[in-house]
Amino acid sequence: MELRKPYCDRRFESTAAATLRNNGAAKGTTMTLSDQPVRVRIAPSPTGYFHLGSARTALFNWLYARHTGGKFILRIEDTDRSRFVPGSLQDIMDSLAWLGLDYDEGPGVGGAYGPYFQSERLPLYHEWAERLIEAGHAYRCYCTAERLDALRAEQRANKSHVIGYDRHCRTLTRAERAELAASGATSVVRFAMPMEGETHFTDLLRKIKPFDNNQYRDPVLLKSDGFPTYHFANVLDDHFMAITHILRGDEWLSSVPLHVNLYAALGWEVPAFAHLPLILDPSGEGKLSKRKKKGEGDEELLTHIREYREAGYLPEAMFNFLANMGWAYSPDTDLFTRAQAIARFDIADINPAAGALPLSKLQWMNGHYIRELSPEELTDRLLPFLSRASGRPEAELARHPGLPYVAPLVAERLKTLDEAWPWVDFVFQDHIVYDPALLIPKGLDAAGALAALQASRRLLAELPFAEAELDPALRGLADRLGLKPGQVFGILRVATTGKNVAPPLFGSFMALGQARVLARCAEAEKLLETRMAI
RNA sequence: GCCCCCAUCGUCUAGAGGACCAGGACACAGGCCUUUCAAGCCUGGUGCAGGGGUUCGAAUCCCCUUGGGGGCACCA
Repeated sequence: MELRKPYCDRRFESTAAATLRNNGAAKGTTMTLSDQPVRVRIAPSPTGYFHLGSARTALFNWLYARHTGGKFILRIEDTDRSRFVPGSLQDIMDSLAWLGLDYDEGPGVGGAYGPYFQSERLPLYHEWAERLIEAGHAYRCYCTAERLDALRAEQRANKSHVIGYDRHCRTLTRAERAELAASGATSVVRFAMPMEGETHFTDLLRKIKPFDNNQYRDPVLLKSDGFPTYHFANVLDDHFMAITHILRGDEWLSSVPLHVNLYAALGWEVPAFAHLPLILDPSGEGKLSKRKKKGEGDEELLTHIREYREAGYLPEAMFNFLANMGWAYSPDTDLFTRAQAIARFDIADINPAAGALPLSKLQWMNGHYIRELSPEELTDRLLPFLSRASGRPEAELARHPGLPYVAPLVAERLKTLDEAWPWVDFVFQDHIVYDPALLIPKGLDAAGALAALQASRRLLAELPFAEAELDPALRGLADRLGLKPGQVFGILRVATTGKNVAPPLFGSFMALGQARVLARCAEAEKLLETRMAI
């Protein structure tokens, strides 16, 4: 079996070995990118808040850098001035920090390969565009947007197999060029893609068939506003930033031949590619970013990291969850720490198949991580959410005597932090409002409920007000009244919390304090008396 | 339409020709526990898309079909 497969057979080859071959070590190059320390990057554009899919890509890049002891770089692709969204750069940085994905080079950190904003690298792109033009690998195109639109429309109408630019300006004569340039017509720079042959490349995760060059149309390198397109800036920057591995979304796969030919025209070595599986909408229909659809239930589907943060997801849960999509830490468990993930992560283990976002698993996982928090830690994390829900300052809530009781009361009941307030609002409210009918449990009438309430209040007034005392005392009382404990507890639950579904009763009592428990019982008695009088 | 990628329970996944009548997790169902709701514990059902090969042996390798996804911009 001497047949050499173009695909990396994982049994015999490490990722590094595959990378080596991918990068042309066979050609006898003495120093290839794969000999260099790992340098990976993410290159989000500040055109919106940091996306969940971008976060997963960032996470895999970060894991690979940390696993190999390499560098993780943040580069901002701010080449589309029309789509720039103020605040999105800050959101990208905040989201990365929140997820704990620290970068070694980039905005706010610096580094030896800067600048890390593409808008600050314009001279570089212009210089190399000129070189490509001189070498005959690129040319100026004077076609208008209108012409291009009409061209595409016509191609679609004719059911043309190839849709895109017709290379009109590629064959312009020297005189025609001079005339157009002199007329002041705006132009872009296009890459002269090979019109024949095929482009071969390898991917660390998939088996790639060669692409026919003739299905590609000469892509724009430099836009008429002087900014580079993604294709150009990305190739130049990855080269000059010494990027060794490109881990990016699968949606880029079909533009790799463009990039590979650009690298070739430039005479540069091609980094290793790993195109990551896309995260699909929870329904499995389409890329997550494409449309903002409804998620499970009637909740709106969250697509930005900041939305998950605001909804009360924990960064440790988010990290675990994201790393668990397309990659698995262990066959036996889905739960793992950052350190564990770093220790085991390998590009070759990424599952190439796109997958639907398993939101219910995220909710479970978040609940799990909430329950792992100490009561003090959970209290700290809950405070901003309680404040937001109640409209009261955090400092005021922090001073509330009931606050320390809250975390243990809700920990087992939460999937997200923002669910806490409805469970414990009664602790912070001066008055509770509820339907008096709730005070009457099954099998009892108003008079019976009133009697139980009065007896309970007398008992609660005398008892040492400690959780361990309350339970046996009230059970004894129920027994003496000929009631089930659940009946008495139910009446007291409604009287003190205003709800028939609430946290455990005696913990709630402690959160309220004896005085308020007694007062609420008395109020409930009045409600029952009123009701009976009608 | 053309090109490319992908394919294991409903969903996320383990699986590297024999250790697989396919393992874990979420979700779901039943039970236990129980003062409500949860949490926790136990049990259960459900899957290798289909068809051809290769092989003594295929979830695993090859081909075809089907299905899903992505791309085809002066957006990234």
